[in-house]
Amino acid sequence: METLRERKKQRTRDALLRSALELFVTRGYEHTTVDEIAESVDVSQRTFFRYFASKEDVAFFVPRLTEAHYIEAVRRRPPEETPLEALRRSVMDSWDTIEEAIERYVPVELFLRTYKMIEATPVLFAAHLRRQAETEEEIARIVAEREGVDPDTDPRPRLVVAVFGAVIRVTERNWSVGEDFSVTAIRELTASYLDQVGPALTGNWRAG
Amino acid sequence: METLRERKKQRTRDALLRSALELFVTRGYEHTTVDEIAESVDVSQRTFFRYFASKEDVAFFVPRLTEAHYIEAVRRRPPEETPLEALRRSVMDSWDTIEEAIERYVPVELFLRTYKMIEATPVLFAAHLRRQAETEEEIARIVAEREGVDPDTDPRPRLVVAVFGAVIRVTERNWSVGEDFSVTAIRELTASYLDQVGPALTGNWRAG
DNA sequence: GAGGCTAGTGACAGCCACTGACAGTTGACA
DNA sequence: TGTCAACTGTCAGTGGCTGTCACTAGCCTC
Repeated sequence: METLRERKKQRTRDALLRSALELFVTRGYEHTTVDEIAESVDVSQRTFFRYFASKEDVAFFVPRLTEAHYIEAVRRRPPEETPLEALRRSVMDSWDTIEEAIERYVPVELFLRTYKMIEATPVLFAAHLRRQAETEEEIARIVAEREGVDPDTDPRPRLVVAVFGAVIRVTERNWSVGEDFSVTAIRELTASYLDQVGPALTGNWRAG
Repeated sequence: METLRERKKQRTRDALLRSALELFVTRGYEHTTVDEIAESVDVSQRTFFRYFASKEDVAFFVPRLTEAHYIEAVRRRPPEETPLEALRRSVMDSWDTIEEAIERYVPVELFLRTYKMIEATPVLFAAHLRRQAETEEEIARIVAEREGVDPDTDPRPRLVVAVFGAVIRVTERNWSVGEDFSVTAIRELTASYLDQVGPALTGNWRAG
């Protein structure tokens, strides 16, 4: 952020990002053209593609931050915790500290609306799932290292991470269709679902 | 398949499907244009899009069959089984009986290669995950009905189905990067991973 | 079996995401 | 202040995809 040039670049990118997300959430992702985004910031379409690899890429700018944030949290967990403990505390910690990281680029509220839009837009939802799969791949490697096993011969790291990720996905899904659209809400929902998954798997639902 | 007209249509669609998959697996999905597919069957590009909604759509023609097959298998499970039992037996049954359904359209061997290509092509892999998410949504509704609960208030159906799906995905992943590329192999891998997931979640990995 | 009807098709024009090439402009820095 | 490099705009082109329209070939009736 030193030179004028760098500041200008930063401003252009921020403007493109904000404007794009605003357009996406108001008129919808598919109904927003890259030309419109560029025009709204008064740069050429070509310039847009110099800042973002694709139209999709803008939509995932903030999710990229949260993913990195989460991965870092997992890395920092003490090695004596079990894999599940470590994963659980990582997500919870992430939700506690993510807001300021987001706010540096866009208002948290805009991010939350973007998130809902991603869940509701098929092509973005697909990309979202693929990103999560990639994140899980990395987490699995971290877990494998923690536990001192080889992820290519021992399926357990990937299994644990995938199962955990599945609970997270159900959480996000139900949060995105729910009423309370806040960070607090998803935090609590996450804890609740993580508590329920054990009994749901083994218990007899028809007993009570 | 009555009239000449209908037989002609069927033949055109089959030819497009076969030719497209063949091109995809040999020269890659991204390096195959719709024009080339159309040309290889000697129809116009416009006609291709009358048979398939998109380029992506052709790639998922056979996966669509297997998904439907699996959903049907779940529907047919006796109600006294627990959700996990029912899901497990459904996948295993599906793998036993899917081959003839596939063979009606394309050689099973071509399908297996297509599957590997899907896993290896980012945009197709993303679409694949989204399709699985949709399938899981439907399965969750079936499970909810079996157990007599409301999936919109009780998170357990979606949780169980998501967790089960996660194991399936790890299975597919490891199968697709492995050596033995047969239906038997994925069948056995599925059983093995389903057995390992419980201990992996609760056990102490560093004990043994 | 000659006629009209219509499903299926090709040809064409156009939108949008994205890319490469080239030229112009504007900050950085000596 | 002049030179260089970074940044940008313009333009032309590709590929996926859609709407339109006219034409052909199978179908169906009388």
